[in-house]
Amino acid sequence: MSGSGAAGRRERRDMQRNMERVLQAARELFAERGAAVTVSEVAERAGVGVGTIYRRFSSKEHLFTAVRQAACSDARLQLAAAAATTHDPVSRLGALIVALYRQSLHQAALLDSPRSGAGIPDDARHGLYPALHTLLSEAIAAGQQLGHLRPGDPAVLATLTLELLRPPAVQRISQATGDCDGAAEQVARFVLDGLRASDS
Amino acid sequence: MSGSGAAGRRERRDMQRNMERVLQAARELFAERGAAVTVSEVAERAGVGVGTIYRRFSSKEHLFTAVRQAACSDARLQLAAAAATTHDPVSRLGALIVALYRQSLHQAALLDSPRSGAGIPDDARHGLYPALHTLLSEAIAAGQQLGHLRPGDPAVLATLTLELLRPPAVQRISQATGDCDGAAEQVARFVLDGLRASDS
Amino acid sequence: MSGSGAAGRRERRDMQRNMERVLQAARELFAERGAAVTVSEVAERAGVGVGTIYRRFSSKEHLFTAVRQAACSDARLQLAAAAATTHDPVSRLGALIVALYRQSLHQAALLDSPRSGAGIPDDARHGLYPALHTLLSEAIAAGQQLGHLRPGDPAVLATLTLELLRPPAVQRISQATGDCDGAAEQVARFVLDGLRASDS
Amino acid sequence: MSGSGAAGRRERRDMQRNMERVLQAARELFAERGAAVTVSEVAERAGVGVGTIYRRFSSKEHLFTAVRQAACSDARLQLAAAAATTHDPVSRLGALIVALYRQSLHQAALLDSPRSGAGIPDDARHGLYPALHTLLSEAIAAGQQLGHLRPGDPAVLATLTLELLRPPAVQRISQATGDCDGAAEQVARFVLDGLRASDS
DNA sequence: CATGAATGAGCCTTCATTCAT
DNA sequence: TATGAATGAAGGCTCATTCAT
Repeated sequence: MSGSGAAGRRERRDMQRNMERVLQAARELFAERGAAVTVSEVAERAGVGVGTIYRRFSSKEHLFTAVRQAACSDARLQLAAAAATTHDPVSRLGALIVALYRQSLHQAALLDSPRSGAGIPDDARHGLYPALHTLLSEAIAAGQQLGHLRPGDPAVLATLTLELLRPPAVQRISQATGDCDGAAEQVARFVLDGLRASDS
Repeated sequence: MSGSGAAGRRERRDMQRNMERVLQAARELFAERGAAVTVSEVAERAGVGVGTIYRRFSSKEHLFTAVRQAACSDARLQLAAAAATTHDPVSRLGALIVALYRQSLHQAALLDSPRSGAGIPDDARHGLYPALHTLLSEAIAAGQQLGHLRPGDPAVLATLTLELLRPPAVQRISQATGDCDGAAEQVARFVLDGLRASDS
Repeated sequence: MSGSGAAGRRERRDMQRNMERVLQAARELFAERGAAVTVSEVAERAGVGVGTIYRRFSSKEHLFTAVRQAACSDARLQLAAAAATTHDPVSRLGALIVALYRQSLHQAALLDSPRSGAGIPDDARHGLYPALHTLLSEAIAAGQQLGHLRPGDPAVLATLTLELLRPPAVQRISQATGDCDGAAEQVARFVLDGLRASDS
Repeated sequence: MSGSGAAGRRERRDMQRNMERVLQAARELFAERGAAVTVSEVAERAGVGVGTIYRRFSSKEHLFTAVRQAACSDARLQLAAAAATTHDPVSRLGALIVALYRQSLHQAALLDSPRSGAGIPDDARHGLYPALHTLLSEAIAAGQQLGHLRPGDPAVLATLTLELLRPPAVQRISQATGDCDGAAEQVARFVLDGLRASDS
């Protein structure tokens, strides 16, 4: 009875470690083979039983939601860093795009949707998508007010921008280019030029 | 040993109609819920038995491949018409983009891939994708040679352009705007401005 | 109205020919691949539609029953010829065995049962089996009464004899030997020696 | 990450019991209705779900292969015992035949083949058949060298002998006789007399 | 709590049988 | 009457989820 506090803490730490391994395994498998992975595979790669997964995640879908959210957390840090580099809206926009591009390259789950059933408004891109959309919209609106960016609904322009940063697109570009940094900059330039004010 | 000519012709016409209904049903369901649809669902919506589907398509995957190809056929016609409107490379590019946008809006399968396993480069977008990519690349290269479009690998720029024309993106934009034509033009302008030569 | 008699006769002859082709096709396929053949395959090889088969045979099982019976008809002719060669019971038994062996070699369906569910008394060996069993039993009983064959229930001894004449057994023997006639005689001698009276 | 040792052992014992029940159910159904039994039926009779069967046997065919092999294991023990009773080749042959007869009566799968496609020579009778054939061939050859058995290819004679010991034959005999032991001896005598040297 | 064996609904596919032509 | 397209029940197999240990 006396050592229960320490044991409890110990167990909680084990649990914590287990969950990290589960998430890591799920992330890897998800990136490798998409939604086709089975819960058993995740459990095996994580070195736990399936029951352990179901203890924390009430369903397979919840597990994958958690994977997406974890990817988002990582991305947020990168974005915050990128946003801090400058206060000029257009430069900041470029930095954000480059940062997102890089994240996207390594996080297949990043902007993927649970069941991307076409037509579904897809705020289901748990967490990050809406946040990113807002972030980009605001940056675009700011650039527009300074006259540096073309007019047009910032929401739509942000949507277009995000499309170019989805992992499949990013991977396609990077593979064609073979130069990750160059590709990131090329995408950023394409977007920024598309957004810049013009009399066209 | 062979039925009468008239009966044979009639039967063949019925068969034809059935297959169109199957493809239409598959197209709709595919658009609604992605590759998760079951063969039974397609059969039910088409008003036929599963056996009828399996008579023409040796597997579920063959059915979906056919759906993609049918979408491609429709799209090709639209594209040919759009390409014929002008010889100016940039104008033609704009027309292609608008035409693709409209097709994409109604053909969820248009640019979808057979098994979009994340990480797979996915030029497997059977049939249309490579053709579109070539088409856009050539139009972009032509515009570049005239000095009307920015320099840069035409292939990469075509890839970026196609990303903006995937059905999910298109649907998202159209829903946000509520104005299909306006949305199509906005996307076209975004792309063209992104492509236009600049000293940035 | 006037030519109907001739037309009817002609149709009946076509029908007859069709049925023969169906039976022939079924016999071949049955011999080649056992009960795994589908009705469609039989129809295709026979050059008719499945409906034509179902017009004459109310089910797949009935078709195969007919195949067995046709095989039996052929066999009966051979057996009658063999039985006519001699009146000595033992010689006649030998002739019957050799004749059956040869038939069996070419009629995979000959002694096969529809569903040989072990434990089922299997009078289902439509037609031929019971007849053969009676024939052999009588020949054995006759030999016993002359003191040329060992005592013992003729029915059991006939059963044992028939086991050695099933197509799989016959094929195995013939393949090992490579000499059909020699094999037939070897089997006949084995059986006859097993049946001959002895003081063992 | 691993359950307690005791629990693990207990679980493994349950698993073991389950598999025995599955094999027993499969054996019974196989004997009753041949290869036509479904996996669901086996599962139901065993009192388990189909998944439990598929956990151990990767396909229906693997299950039936296991049934055959289990039957073989049982049979081998009986045969070893029978072979040990005497060194006289002919007596030993008789003992083997009687032992096989008894086994065969209760193991419908004993000499059955995986896919008995008519015409297939079917030495594919996994495991036991070749072993039995060798065993009998050797016993026959030994008897021949002592002059106690007729001349002739021992392999062919062994084949004939095995034909008489197939479960359907055995069951037919036993049912007709109603006396298992008597029937076994009658078969053994038939075979031995057929094999004994003679000047016929 | 962790484990992983067990479950069983549901999927894809085949094929005997029917029936409109 | 012959045809063969259509039907749909049923089978093999998978895998998300549960639960006894």
